[in-house]
Amino acid sequence: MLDDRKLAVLRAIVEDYVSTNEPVGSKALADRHNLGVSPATIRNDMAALEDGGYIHQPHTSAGRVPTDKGYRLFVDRLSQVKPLSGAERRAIETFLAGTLDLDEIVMRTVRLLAQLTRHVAVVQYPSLTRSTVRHVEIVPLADTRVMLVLITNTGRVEQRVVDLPEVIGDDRVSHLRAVLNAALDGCGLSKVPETVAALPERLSPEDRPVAATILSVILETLVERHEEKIVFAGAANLAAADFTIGLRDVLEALEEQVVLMRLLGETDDLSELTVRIGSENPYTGLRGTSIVAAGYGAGDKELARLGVLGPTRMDYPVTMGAVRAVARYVGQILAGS
Amino acid sequence: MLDDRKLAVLRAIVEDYVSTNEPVGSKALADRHNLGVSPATIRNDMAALEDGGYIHQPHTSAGRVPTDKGYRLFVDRLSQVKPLSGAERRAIETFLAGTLDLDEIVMRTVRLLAQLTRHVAVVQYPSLTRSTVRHVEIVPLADTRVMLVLITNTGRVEQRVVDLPEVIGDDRVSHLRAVLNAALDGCGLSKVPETVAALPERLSPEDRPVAATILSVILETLVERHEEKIVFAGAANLAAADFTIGLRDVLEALEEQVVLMRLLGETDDLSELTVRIGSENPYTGLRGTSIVAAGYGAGDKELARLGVLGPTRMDYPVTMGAVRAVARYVGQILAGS
DNA sequence: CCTGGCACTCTGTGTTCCCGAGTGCCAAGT
DNA sequence: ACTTGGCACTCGGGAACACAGAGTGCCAGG
Repeated sequence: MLDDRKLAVLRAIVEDYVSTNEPVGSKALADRHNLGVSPATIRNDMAALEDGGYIHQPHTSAGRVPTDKGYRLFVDRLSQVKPLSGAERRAIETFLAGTLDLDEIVMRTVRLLAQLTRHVAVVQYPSLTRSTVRHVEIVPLADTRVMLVLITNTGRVEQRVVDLPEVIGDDRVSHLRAVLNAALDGCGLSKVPETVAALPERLSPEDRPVAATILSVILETLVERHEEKIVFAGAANLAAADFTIGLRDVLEALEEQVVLMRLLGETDDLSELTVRIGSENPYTGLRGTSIVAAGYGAGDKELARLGVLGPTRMDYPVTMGAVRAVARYVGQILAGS
Repeated sequence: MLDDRKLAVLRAIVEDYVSTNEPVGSKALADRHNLGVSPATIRNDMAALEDGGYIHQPHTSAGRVPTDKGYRLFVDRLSQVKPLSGAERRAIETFLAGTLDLDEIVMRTVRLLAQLTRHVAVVQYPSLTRSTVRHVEIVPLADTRVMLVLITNTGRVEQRVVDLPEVIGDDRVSHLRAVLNAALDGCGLSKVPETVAALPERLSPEDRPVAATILSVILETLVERHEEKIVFAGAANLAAADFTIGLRDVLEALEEQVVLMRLLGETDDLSELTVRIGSENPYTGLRGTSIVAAGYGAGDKELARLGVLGPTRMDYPVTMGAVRAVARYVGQILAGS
């Protein structure tokens, strides 16, 4: 049904529409791309493409605009991810060079990605569940209050203030710290719950109430809270892209951590470049937007995801190239630190 | 020059314009507010107000709109900060209740403020320079790498990975930790530099290179980086407010930490409620916006500032009330934790 | 199966026109 | 001296209208 030339026409339509933001007509196509056929022939192909639901005309006697289905076909079969230019690659390196702190890496990454793609960039913090404990620290703050600091092998630091049920001396703090570290050091975070469950038996009875409180806070920290830490940047790019309507909805979605999470995360294969186009994503209000996301991580392990959100009418090859490159580079940085 | 009735007219104009978002004419004023005079009289007063630069008409034969100068007079002399309703006060309490972690407090505060005012909320992290060191922790990560964790009395935690010039054993780490804590515990952060400068003398010669590296990182962390940590929320509210033009500029400004910093911070008296109206702020691109800010802190000490940014045409009494209430309440929370 | 030609259908734009809101001024009233 | 009603004037915004141009679908011929 869709021969090569029709696909070429679709590709041409997508490319032209992305660059001009105006419905593209048969004559313009024949002029700008040398397809070797006349406008009339193109018109026939366009009619077929429209029957198939790949393109759509806003009104009679206007050009055609790709539908979500059209973009999907374009992304899957008609385009190649475009590698970055040398200058861009160098920009990435200088931008991320010399950063040791995780917060700083994430912050710079999200800004870099926003600048590079001219869209809104979204970066999820390296997931706790896939990393391991490097160190647990207990710092006394007051008689019945300590601060718990949890450091992971990805450089992530979680802190939490804990109110204890009883007064606890420095020596007991040291002891607890030693026990905790012995038990948890190097432990995969997903295995922490079972490890923790077995711990109280090794403690003296007097330590158990305090330990129970601390351990429950550790679990809480791991489970409830930090899976979902996400930052974004480049919202100003939204205003530039002529969003007809719904800018408000988009901004609202961006501030909903949960929504962002699902946008980035709902996929089986973490490592692949994922593209979600327009209505393919589950949120009304984001109907006019596409998400390009990729997993990143140190070495082979996938730690989290990052990506960009922009108008459906975006330059997919370039955007996908940028997202993939940044994901890889951040992975290298994390592996090296 | 401006008698009481003219001031009343100005107040009425501001109030009407804020609520309707349309230029307000003499007849509408006479109808909606019982000023006890006829439209014609009001017209005369309006002419006087326009001469004084307090109001302005977009074009001949349209109503009047307050100028920045007009809003200024309104805020300074014609309005009273409006206290929150009981429901709102309760909302604040439930929203912030039970938060122990500083990150969480800040995050919730900024969201609360955005929700309460329906504007963009901005919160600066408690300033390091005004707080004191509570604990310094050194955690070995690898042979020549440690993580430095700095905890302040406001619950703020700063971490930084440090590459050392030489291999360092656990015992030496412990020793350094002890020395650092002995020297810095309770030390006002503004006094850290001098304290640090005197430290190397107390160390054995072999420890000095390592200590120097660590100390320089501490200084760097304090001075360079964290004075400027700022978060914002509620950008979606910008889209709702019908910003004629420049939404892009506003979003860009919001992502510039430095700009935000200056907007919140440029004032002598930290504790007072500050209002900066339209062109009073130094950034073009923010000409159509006003900032309402207040200092907050635990007890008497001012630690940082928070506020909101919205269209010049905002309900100042209500907004000021909300900002002040939130600032006070956050102060209480911080003092209690 | 492609192509040129042709009639047709729209939208967007520019023009004109008119209504109404709102003003400024003036003369009369208190 | 201030307020008030009256009145002429101005201007923006919306409605009505026409029109050009881009683009289409279809058809008959190569």
